[in-house]
Amino acid sequence: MSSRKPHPRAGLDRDEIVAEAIRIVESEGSAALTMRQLSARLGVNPNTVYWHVGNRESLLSAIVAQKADEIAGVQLKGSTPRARVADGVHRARAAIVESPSIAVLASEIGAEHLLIRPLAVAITSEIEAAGADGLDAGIATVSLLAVVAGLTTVELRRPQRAADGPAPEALSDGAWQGLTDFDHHDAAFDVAIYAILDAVFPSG
Amino acid sequence: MSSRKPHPRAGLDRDEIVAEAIRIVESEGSAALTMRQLSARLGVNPNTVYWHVGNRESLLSAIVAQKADEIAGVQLKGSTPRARVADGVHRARAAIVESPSIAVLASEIGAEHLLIRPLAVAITSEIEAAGADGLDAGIATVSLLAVVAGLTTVELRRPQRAADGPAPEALSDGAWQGLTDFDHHDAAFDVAIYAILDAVFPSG
DNA sequence: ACCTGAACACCGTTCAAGT
DNA sequence: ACCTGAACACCGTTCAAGT
Repeated sequence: MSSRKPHPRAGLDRDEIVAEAIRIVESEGSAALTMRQLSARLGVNPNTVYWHVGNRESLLSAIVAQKADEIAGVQLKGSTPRARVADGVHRARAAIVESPSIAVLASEIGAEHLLIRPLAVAITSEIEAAGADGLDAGIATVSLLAVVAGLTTVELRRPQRAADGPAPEALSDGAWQGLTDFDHHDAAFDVAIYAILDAVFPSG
Repeated sequence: MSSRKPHPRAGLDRDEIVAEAIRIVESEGSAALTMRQLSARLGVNPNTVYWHVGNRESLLSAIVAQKADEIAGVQLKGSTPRARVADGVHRARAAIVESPSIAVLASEIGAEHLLIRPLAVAITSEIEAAGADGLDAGIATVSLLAVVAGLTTVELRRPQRAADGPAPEALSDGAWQGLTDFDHHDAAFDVAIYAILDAVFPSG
């Protein structure tokens, strides 16, 4: 029971701080990640955190960047370029859905592109290697990843969307269901992705 | 020079408050919209704003909802359903690019769907009227609007993206350009949109 | 019904100082 | 190099009170 004064040197490093920050975001959401709360959890003065990470903005960027590396750090699977690209976008979607609070964080600070960038490079080089013009390959990747970003962005706010009201008169019940029910988002994803892939890889 | 005590009744109403809030967001960005700043601009006690709008969250929702009505409040133009749907998505993209700070605000509070919802209803009913199954029409609309949301979301943070670094070795210069240069985003948008439209309206 | 004054419980960040 | 204490200039929100 000896605790006169806490350690004069905490021995913290930047990675530990980022790791604890990620834990907070994943368990309590991005709003719970305050510099003061974070430092309290680490048993440290707020200024210690500032010394290591600079400021809140760069801490958030570090969180997003680490998640981005996780997403891209896997080999794309498939026997054709088209299959590997399809694998890549599905992987990206799965990763984002699995860590919704990090993805929400990315969208709050406008860093969706950071989250997806490493994967974008892999996909573009795959399309280019299949014989497409470089510029076209880049453009195709942007449209594929727009689908990933757009769909998951909308979908991440699930709890906020329940009470959206009944179907407008202009629409059939089925149409309203397709529009609002998350169960059909995988289908919407595939509609968009394979439509684009068909345009990019005409030979199927 | 007579100013003993300001007006005992400000005569404010909710719409004026929302209008001033929009002015702040459009001229100084969403971070500048604080309850205290807003009330100061209106020459009023902060609690007056609270009395009218409830809290900050619902003020932000009101801003997004008003913008959504503007986007959807136009008749879709074109002689075929396919053309009218294409017009709708281009209109949505243009509207969002025109008011980037409002769109950023929507993404910060996770209300992109509110921004797009009224238009989504119009587009879905257009596809359904063309003979598609209701559920399929809803799903197709979700994929179309995912492209709108995804692309504009990434693109809205223009100033933050300049210093992203040079092309990775895996990519040609052209590919890197297609991936990062905003000048090609309209092309990426059309690639995705028309690919999906081709799948939805097979007869061209 | 509409508005104010004062206060609570927080923030991010900086500065000077300690070891 | 690494860390603390104290302070500055803010927040959103609530409560009691005034007309």
